[in-house]
Amino acid sequence: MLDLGGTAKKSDALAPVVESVCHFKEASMSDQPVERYEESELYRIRHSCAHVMAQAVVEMFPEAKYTIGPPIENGFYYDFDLPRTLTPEDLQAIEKRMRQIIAGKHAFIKKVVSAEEARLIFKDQPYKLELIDGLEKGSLDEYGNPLESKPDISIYQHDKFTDLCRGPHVEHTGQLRPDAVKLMNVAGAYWRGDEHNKMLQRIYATAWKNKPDLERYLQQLEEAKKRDHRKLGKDLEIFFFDDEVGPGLPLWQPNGGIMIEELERLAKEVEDKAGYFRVRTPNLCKEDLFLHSGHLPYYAESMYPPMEMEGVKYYVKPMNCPMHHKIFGSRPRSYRELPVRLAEYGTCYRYEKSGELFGLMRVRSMQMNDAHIYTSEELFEQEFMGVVALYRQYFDLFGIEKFVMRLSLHGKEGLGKKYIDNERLWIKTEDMVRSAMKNGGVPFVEAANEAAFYGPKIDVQIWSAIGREFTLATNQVDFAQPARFNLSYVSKEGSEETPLCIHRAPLSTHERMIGFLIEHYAGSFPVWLAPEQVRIIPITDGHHEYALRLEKQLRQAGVRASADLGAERMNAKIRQAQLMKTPYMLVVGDQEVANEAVSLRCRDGSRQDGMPVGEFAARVQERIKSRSSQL
RNA sequence: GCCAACGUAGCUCAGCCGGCAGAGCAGCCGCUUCGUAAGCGGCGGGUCGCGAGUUCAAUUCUCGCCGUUGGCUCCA
Repeated sequence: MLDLGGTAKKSDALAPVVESVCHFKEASMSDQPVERYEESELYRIRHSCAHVMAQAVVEMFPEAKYTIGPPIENGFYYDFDLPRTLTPEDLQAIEKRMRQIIAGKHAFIKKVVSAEEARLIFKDQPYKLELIDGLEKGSLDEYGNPLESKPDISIYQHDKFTDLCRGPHVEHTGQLRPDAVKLMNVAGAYWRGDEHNKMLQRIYATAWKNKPDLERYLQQLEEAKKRDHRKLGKDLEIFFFDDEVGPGLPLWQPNGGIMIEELERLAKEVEDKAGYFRVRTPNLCKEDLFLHSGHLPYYAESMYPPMEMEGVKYYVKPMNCPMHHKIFGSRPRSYRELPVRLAEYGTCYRYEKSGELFGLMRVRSMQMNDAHIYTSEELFEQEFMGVVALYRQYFDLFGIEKFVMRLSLHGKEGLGKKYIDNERLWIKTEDMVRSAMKNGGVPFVEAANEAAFYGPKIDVQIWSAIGREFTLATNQVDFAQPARFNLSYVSKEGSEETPLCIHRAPLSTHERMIGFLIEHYAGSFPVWLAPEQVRIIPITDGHHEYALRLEKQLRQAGVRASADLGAERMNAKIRQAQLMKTPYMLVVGDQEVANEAVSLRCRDGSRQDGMPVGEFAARVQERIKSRSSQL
């Protein structure tokens, strides 16, 4: 069962993205000391701004209950329990008041207090009292996570505002720039991140050292919007959603269809060479299979409800693995044939909650670059790293550099609930993965409590244009399901052994992969992936015949080319092709017709006049064949 | 699912306090035959997301639903 659900969370200050991003090419990056965000000036600025904002809010709503307000990437937030919903006008008023407070040059004064003193100070602030309890009794931090040692209880005071806080802060508000802070939006957020708790109002803000930095950041946000796959997907006619079809159910237009075909072609080529067998399994099956696998009733919430025929319930599959297990188990297996690698671009359906949908990145219907590898323990490391090598091959091909490989581990508390209750096997397989990664020299970070329920995994985390984090690809070890399905092979010694299963999806799902690639390339796809590779632009209609001949010739050479026979002027046609980010434009007029040539314009604006048709065709074919990123 | 904002022509958007809707681009039809990012003119196109309610009158106000977006939760 591959989960590409990913984490749709903006990374917070406790896990700064920048520090943990790995680049394969810089595998030994440890010699570069990175300033910890928590110790940086920006952190102090943002933390201090949060206090100033809280003061402004409390002044506006004397009955406000304030909770926590940490710095995050690019800014900070603060959560409040307020008597009414905040409006955009409120934000303006708060921002205005913040500027006044900042201008007051109030000092931030730290004081260490006893729990009793703290309780007295915050006697009207129930959330603060809860935090104080946590600090005192349970040694919990503000998120409710255990701390290693019992911390001091400290308060920070500036102007007329006091907050429970461990700091650090700037010395006084004069060190903050009133024109470098901007309140961004209001969002709901559960107290302590628990959906059973009260929903608070969170104000997000961004804060910088100075105005140019703020402006640069806002500019970046604008740029990010331009490469947002939802916008480009519409503009480039790749996919769309339709109300009548349903949320999270993308419709692929011809351009998207081409990209899907290209990705599948790539996967097949690579997997054929790597010894995978392609299988095909149905999109739905009887309830029995998912009862057997253990996904029902536990996973039912994420599955479309069953349909019943002749008294039998059928489910649309949310994952392919149980069916692949059936194929592995369809006959006795020998150790000689291991590893068995079964691959399928399987179509799955998952009922993601409505609020969790996000363009192509989080959908309800998906096609996974799925495969299940059944292997012995001896062959595990080699096989697992073979999969990691596949990732690297793909990521090199796409030039994907910003990502993190994350070893997702079990959490002790979850054993028997979230995770298969066998700590020995957990630790064993986690060690197997860890040492495989280390032996392979692949950088990775570790994260507790992120594993699949049947085993640890390596997730590849990427970020969307607007900064949301997702699991793009995943490589999971499964020490539980093969036994559930009584899968076995006969060992050299003649004994029956249970194989390990590796679930992997290096090319993610078509949906998430293409969503990601749209943003990664900002729509300017490499030639092999570009829906339209060549646009032929005749200068006058006297050149239409030649343009059509070129079109035919190129298509027969396996190039996606089309001639633009519209009545617009050449300049307009070029503009249209540029907007569609078509890699090559061939302008043809009298000179080209006379010489059996083309005037090549690439989408980067470069030009090469008088190129013989044969030369151009050979160039495109070479780019396609090698999947080059060059034009 | 939860909190909030938004939903006007294919697209991007305008439409102050209620008086039966407008632009640019795209499309179609002409004219133009042009050398590397928008030639000119004309025409067509909207149950103002859907359903109720208030009102003499609702795109505009209220409620419900659907969808999208920003977050939260979830991601087994």
